[in-house]
Amino acid sequence: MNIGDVSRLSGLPAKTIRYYEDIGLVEPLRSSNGYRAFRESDLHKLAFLGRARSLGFTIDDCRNLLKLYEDRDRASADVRQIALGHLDRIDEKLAELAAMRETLSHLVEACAGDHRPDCPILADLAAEEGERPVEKHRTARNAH
Amino acid sequence: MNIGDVSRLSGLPAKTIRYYEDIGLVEPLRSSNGYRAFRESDLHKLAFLGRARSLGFTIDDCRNLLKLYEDRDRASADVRQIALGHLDRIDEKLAELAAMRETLSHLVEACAGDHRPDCPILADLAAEEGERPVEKHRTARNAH
DNA sequence: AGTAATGGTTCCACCCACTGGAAGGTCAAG
DNA sequence: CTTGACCTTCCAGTGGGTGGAACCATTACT
Repeated sequence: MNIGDVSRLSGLPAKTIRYYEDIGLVEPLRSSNGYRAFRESDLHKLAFLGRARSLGFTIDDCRNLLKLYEDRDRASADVRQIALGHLDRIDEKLAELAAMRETLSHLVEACAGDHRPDCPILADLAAEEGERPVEKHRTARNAH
Repeated sequence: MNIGDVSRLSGLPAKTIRYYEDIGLVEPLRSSNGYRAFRESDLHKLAFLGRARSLGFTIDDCRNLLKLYEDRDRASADVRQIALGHLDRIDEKLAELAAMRETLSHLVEACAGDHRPDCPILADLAAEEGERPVEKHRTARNAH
C-alpha cells in the first residue's frame, strides 16, 4: 500500500502519516522506487492512532498505548491508568471552559450591542482587581 | 516602571510582556540604560490583555479588543460581536470535550483494570469502523 | 575598589501536532 | 510523449509563549 491508500483507509492526511513516521510511531518499509510501502499492520496502527488522537490523547499517550497495544501480556490496569489520567485532563478543561462561558455570557447579556460607546465587556476587562463581580475562574490564569 | 514591576502588577511573566511588545501589542518607551520604561497606560493595557487572554480570547481578538478599548467612539456592538464569536468557539469546544468524556468514561467503566491482558479500551481503539458502539463525536476528527 | 546578588537586555531554540508549499522523481493512461 | 496523479524530501510557519545562554546595569556590602 502507498501512502495515499493508507491515508484514505485511515482517514489521516498523508502529511500526518509522514510526520508519524518521522517521530517513530510507524515504520513502513520502502519500495524500490523509494515510496513508502505500508503493511496491513501499519494501517492498523495508523487507524489506532487516529482514534486515540480523536479522543484527545496526546502523542505521548499514543506512544504508550501503542506499546501496550502491541504487548500481548500487558495488564489492562496500565491502559486504564492512561485513560483515567486523560479523563482528569478532560474534566479540568471542561471546568475551565464552563467558567469562561459563564463569565463571558454574563458580559454579553449585559452589553446593549448598539451604537453607543458604553460597553460593559470592555469595562470589565479594563477593571482593576476587586472592582469586578466574583468570577471563579480567574485563578485559572496562572494554572498553565 | 521596569518590566519586573509591570510583571508583578499585571500578573504576566516578563517573557510574555517582551513577547507582547514583539508582536506590537504594547510599545513601552526606553530609558537611557536601554531598559523598557512602562507608563501607567502600558500597565493598563497589559492587565487588560491578561484578563482577555484568561477568558480565552485569541491574540488576534485581543488586538481588536484593544483597538476598540482605545477608541472612544467605538460602538459596543463591535465588542459584542467579538465576544459572541468567542462564545460560539467555547460552546463548540465544550460539546467536543463532553462527547470525548462520554466515550472515554464508558470505556474506562468497561475496563476491569486488573492484571489480565484483555482491555476493552484498546479493543475499541483497534476496532474497525462499524464494530464500535455509536459514538457521536467521531465526526469531530476531521473538523479541525 | 572589588564583588555578589538581583535586576535588565538580546537572540536563538524549543514546545505541540501538525500544515503549506516548493522543487523534483515516478508511474499509468491516452 | 505528454498530461496528470501520485510520490519524495526539505524548509518554514502556525499560536502563544517558554527556557537558556551570554552579556550589561544597578545596588548593597565588604
